[in-house]
Amino acid sequence: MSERAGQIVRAARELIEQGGPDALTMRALADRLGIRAPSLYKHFPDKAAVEAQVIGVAMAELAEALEAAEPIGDLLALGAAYRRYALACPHLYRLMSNGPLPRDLLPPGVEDRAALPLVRTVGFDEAAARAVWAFAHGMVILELDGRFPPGADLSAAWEAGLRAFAQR
Amino acid sequence: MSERAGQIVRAARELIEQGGPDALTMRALADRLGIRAPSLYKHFPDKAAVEAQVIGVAMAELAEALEAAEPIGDLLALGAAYRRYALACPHLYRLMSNGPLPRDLLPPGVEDRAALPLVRTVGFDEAAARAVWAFAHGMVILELDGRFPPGADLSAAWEAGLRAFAQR
DNA sequence: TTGCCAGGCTAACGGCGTTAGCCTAAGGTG
DNA sequence: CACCTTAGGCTAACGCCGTTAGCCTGGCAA
Repeated sequence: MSERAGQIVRAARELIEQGGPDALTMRALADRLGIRAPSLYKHFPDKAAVEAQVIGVAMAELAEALEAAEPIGDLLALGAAYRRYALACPHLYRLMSNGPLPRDLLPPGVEDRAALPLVRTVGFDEAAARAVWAFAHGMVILELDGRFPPGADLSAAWEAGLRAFAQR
Repeated sequence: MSERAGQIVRAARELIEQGGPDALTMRALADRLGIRAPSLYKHFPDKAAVEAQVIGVAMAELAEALEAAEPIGDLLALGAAYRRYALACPHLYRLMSNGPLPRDLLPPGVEDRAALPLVRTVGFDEAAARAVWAFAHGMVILELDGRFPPGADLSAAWEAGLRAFAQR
């Protein structure tokens, strides 16, 4: 990826982080770089390709955050790290987790890397790993979308969920 | 709501069910009714209001499906009913669960009604209810978006999750 | 010196939600 | 019966979107 392409991806990330996924517009993106929208197509085939790069960056960051969770093997700590990343970068998290994943446009392996800390923590039980992942994603996305009642004690829900999984 | 408004909502629902949320376009919707797009604004203030009505219908249907789950009080049966509805009406489910809920445009009480079967099943433990809801939503949306590896045994993941919750 | 080409540009297309403003037919009222 | 209101259509248009076609220019390589 060229130097210019990297600048474009960085600018796209900033747009998304500041204004949500809808704020990423080819024209707005070009504006931020001081060029015109059609020039972007010299570097990326379409908007989806730019988004995919941002998603790749976000997934790598999430993987890093999960790998750093302490103590290793602690499901509650892992859940807390997951939630912390999502709340720190809500728009990025939404972009990354909304709709089908453009797997063919992503750096290979980044998906597995993000999954590994959890898979290891549940003792390589695939069904359990998927269940915990679904729980964590559900908690985070419902929180980000404001679908829990205002004032709901989400820490209690996290704990109830993760304790139930850890117990087994 | 007038007769015509009802027809509009029904047509909107069909568009979404057939082509996904993006297929709901004011022009496409008007086409299906044999009128022009601007005429729709005689019946609804904007597109979001039409969508909100469709969401209201979908939520009522989901509530009905959950209330009908047998035997009452069985968390696995409730989960199965939830998943069955989502897979039967994937586009509707996505519309209903994606992004913030336009609560002020929804029929009052429909949200609580959809939640009640689960709340009752977990013995009115709010934290547990939210955790199970997050798990179920996560499982469904990840399945609909094709984010699990192809060939993953999702029934096993459902069972692992719901058993963990039921145990407590 | 000449030619190539990366990387800008303008103009434009079709689709989107939405608004302004017009028209017509039905129905209630004097 | 004549009149006025209004519900519910219509066309034209605006500003946004992603995207394409085609042009131009500056720097680098042969």
